[in-house]
Amino acid sequence: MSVEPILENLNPSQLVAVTHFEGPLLILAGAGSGKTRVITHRIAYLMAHYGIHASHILGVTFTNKAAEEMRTRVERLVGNQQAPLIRTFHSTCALLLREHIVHLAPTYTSDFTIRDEAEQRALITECMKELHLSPEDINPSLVAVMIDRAKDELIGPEDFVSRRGGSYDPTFIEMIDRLYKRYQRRLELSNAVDFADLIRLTVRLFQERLDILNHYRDRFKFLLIDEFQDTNYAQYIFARLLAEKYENICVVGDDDQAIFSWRGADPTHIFKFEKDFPKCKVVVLNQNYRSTGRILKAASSVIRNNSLRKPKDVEAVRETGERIYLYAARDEMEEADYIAREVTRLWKLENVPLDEMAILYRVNTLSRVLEEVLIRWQIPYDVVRGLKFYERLEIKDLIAYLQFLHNPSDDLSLLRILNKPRRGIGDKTVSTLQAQAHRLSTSLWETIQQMVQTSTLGSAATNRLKQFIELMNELKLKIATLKPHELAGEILNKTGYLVELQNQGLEAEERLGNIKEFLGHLEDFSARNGGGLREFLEHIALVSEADNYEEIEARLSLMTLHSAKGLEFGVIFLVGMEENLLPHSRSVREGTIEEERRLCYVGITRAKEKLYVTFTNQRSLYGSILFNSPSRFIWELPREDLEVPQPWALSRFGAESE
DNA sequence: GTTGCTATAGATCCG
DNA sequence: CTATAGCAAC
Repeated sequence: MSVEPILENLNPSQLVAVTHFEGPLLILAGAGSGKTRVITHRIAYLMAHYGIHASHILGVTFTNKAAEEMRTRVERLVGNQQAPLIRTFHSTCALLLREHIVHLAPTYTSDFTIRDEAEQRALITECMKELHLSPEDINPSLVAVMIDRAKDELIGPEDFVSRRGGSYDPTFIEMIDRLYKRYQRRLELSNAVDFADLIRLTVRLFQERLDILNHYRDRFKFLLIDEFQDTNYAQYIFARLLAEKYENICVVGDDDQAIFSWRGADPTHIFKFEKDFPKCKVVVLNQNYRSTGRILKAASSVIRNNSLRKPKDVEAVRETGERIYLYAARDEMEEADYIAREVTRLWKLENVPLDEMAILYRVNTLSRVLEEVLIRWQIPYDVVRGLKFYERLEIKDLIAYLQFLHNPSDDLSLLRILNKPRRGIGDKTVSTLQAQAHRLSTSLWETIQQMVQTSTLGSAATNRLKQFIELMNELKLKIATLKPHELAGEILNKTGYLVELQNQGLEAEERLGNIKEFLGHLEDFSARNGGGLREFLEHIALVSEADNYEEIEARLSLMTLHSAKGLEFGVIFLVGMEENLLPHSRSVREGTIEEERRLCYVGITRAKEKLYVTFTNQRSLYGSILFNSPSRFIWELPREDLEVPQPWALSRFGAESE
């Protein structure tokens, strides 16, 4: 592979970052400054020029989308050679834990289950019940947040009180402490981890097993970490531990794009990095190649209002460009119509490809109306939404079956399928079983088998459970011989799940369709990745279905501001620019407006050529009608660069419109 | 003991 | 508008 194309068209700072060899490197990269380009070219250059083998390089990102993007771009650069590992923090940690988790607790095996947010919530609620705490005593989501934040800061259940006491009410701390301990124990017993555990346990593994840590230090001699401003403490320590031997760590970040503090991220890690790695070289990328001058100016004039930021100037390289369109709609239907009209005009008359346009919003629910209208206008679109498909009930049921068959200690999945379809195993039986399992500190599955043998339950319940056990054993035998999608088919037939669904008629149609689609995905997945059940289960736990979407035709993208990070489009529509939406009402309450402003900044800077900002006078949301004022961020846009198609419409919004 | 219905509270962003 | 809790009927 020749090195010339790798160094072509790089500006001096980019060149420094790409060609830097050993030692720590901090890249402060403003929006649109060619950050991904620098990382990918740097990886290629390490391989081509310095002869570093791909297996010694690890690239870490935050979202699967970013990882995928980076991987394809690296592959394009290095040609047929093996590409290095480029993954999210979570999937990297999952990979390491699959190998070594047995060292952390006796109940863990490499088949551990990854609990998603909903499952975490369910488990917490259960723990609360066991401790006789009602949601009025303490809000389950607050419990989840407290536990997550603790884990993000590497505070385990043992040292929760010592580390968190003092700053909160003692009775509150005591409550969370008991819940945390119980919750963690339940996870361990069911051979499961939650998202925060993926990071925390990997760090613990590194700390407890120097031999393993050293193995990976030698394996990943070169580390590259993207979006460093979004790392939480655990992730920071993970990176630092891995890098401490060779210090070949390159981190890239921009404090103006820190939008994950609600996930425990601490943007000051960028600055802490300089202290922890004093030899570190700093490269600033502040030339924006992406957006037109006006778009960039708008972005700057918004972000300037944040007080907690390192002042910086991003310089426009491109031409001034068009004005920013500001559209005041009557309601969300009119807003959607306006966008659909503009999209159609640009697409049909100006030949802008649909995949060069995106609609961005703060909350997922806003996509609904937009979708309806886009369908009416016959505009092909693609909603980039987390795990929506896998969140459907019927899909979750089927996954629970697979999950349980794969990891029989997985109590939560077992609980979900035990009486689905209805087999006459009701709440009473289940709670007896759970109580017993808890007494014996074993999994639910083992408890059931024991209790059936000893006939401690009534004869009716015992018989039903016996049948269930037989059915599950029968299915388990097939794991080895059947392909995942065939196994899923067996489950649907043998359990009577399909039959029950068919008898429901009505909206079961859609559910059947979803199941069929799911089976298709499953088949695709194992064909493509040669993956078995385990690989698939991990895939759905960590990767959203949208990620491996094969682009058949160009489509308009719809996504949240959060998932738009790291992407760029020729035309951006920022919708729902209203108080209580952006900034979100909750952030107004909690005083985290600056993060909302960064979110707005991220949205604006996604646009290359055209930016549309829209808001409405009234909007129906969650079943009621809201009258929100235009977002405060609108008044921070430079007035002279705005184009208002219907100036009269602004009068609806009173004084601020001047 | 289990199932199906009605009432009620809560509704952000991601892996 | 939708997941969950509580209650009345098989």
